[in-house]
Amino acid sequence: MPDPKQTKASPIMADTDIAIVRIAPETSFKNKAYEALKEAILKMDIYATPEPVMLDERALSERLGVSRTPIREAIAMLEQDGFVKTVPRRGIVVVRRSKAEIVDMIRAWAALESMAARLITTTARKKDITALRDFFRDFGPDRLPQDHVEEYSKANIAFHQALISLSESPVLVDLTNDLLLHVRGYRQLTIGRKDRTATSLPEHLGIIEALEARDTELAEKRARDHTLGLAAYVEAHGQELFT
Amino acid sequence: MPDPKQTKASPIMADTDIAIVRIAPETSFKNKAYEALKEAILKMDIYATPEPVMLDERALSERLGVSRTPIREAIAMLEQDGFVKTVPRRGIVVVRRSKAEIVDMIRAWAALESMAARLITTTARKKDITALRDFFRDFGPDRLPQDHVEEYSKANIAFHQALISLSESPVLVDLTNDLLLHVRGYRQLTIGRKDRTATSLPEHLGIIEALEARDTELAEKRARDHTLGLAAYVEAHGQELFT
DNA sequence: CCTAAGTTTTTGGCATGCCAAATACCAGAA
DNA sequence: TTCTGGTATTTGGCATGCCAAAAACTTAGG
Repeated sequence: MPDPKQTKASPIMADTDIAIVRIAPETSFKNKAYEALKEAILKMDIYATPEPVMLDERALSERLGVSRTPIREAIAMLEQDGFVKTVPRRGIVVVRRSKAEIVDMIRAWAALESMAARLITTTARKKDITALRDFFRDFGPDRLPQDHVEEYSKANIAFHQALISLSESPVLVDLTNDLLLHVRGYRQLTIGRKDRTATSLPEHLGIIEALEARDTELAEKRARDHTLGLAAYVEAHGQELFT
Repeated sequence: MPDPKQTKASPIMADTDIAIVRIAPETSFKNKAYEALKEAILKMDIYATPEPVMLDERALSERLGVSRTPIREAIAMLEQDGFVKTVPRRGIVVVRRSKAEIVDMIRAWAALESMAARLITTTARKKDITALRDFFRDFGPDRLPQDHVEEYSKANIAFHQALISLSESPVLVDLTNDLLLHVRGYRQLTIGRKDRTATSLPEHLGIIEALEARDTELAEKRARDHTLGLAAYVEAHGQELFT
């Protein structure tokens, strides 16, 4: 790469150095802590206990074997993500979302996914679209999703992520992934709920068909309505999920 | 609420303390630094110079009169936002977006705004919708937007933000604001461009009409197409904006 | 037993200082 | 002048330690 700041003359050497990007940046403790804490937060069931979950800088630094500094930086990052909220002289609380917030996030997700569907109809390759069916290969009239909720739930999420990826839009991918991480706290109980599972599969197949048909408007509509359906479902049946 | 951890007895005091939230958290240096740096970054014209813009921790800490610690935490936050990228032993660079990235962001924006329009048709009050016209009160056949690009550009942005706010969806509001901050780097040259300004006003009015008519599908479509139009415009005429 | 004043402990915020890697700089050799 | 080797400097990463506010705990008084 033509570096404008090369000290003096530029040796020949041509483009011999291409592809020699830059060796492993060996992620810093800050980033390691960020990843570790993020995973820990996502793994814990925040909505299980009535009391707010708290984190302690010192305890974490000892637990992870690093000083408080990188921990604090990681916490600052997580706060930007909306996963935690640090209250001055009280502590760091893991944020709990209300039902209304979850519904709101799912609506935004619907918006992004419908745009992804729209884009896919004009740019994706047919084989990639068809490949989306593979996520549901193991399900059918003889093996109903509602009888394997856990498994279907995984396939479900994988399908949605693959779908959005087909849009080849990094922004859509990133934004939906972020939203999914937040919504996921309501796991099992929502996305993979039996009564909703029944209607889910046909809707997914409907989306795929519209994509294959390159019907932009229809694909967009089906993708949107499908996810908005989830939002409506959570809004209606979300009582059992306190907060 | 039956709090199991109340030290001893709980005084009467009933609900006298409602609405007495918690006095000013006196924002920390970390947050002050975050705000200050964010504003500074947004204010500078990142796309003006060929060389990447760099930030220096120590210089900033001296400039802002605080130690490096809160500065570093602020930088970590800005990195999460995607405004800067710190490279291990080289420095902190202000991220420059490519045209493709900007276009991608505008598409996501279109998705979110069209969802906002959809929600508005079912929940917003008529008077609030009609009030959207006020942003363009100063423009008309006798005072064309293209003759007052700067002013119209401001009204434009204010309109879009007000529109999204009407959806009463915090998530949509936050996400679009974030996107707008990034896209804005391409200011003047894009959003307020003369040739696009001409078609912008009628489209805006069209959106408002659809909202007033409570035509969900039409409002959604118009909002989407309007912003997608901007994306297409930037994609086609974005050459002059280097990177 | 209950209240309330006083004391200790906890907790996030921040300043400092050192380290290693990467760079910039400089002098000496060809 | 042009390399080359070595040295000083710059820069982000991190560990430590102190501070003040707030909570938790203790104890004297009624």
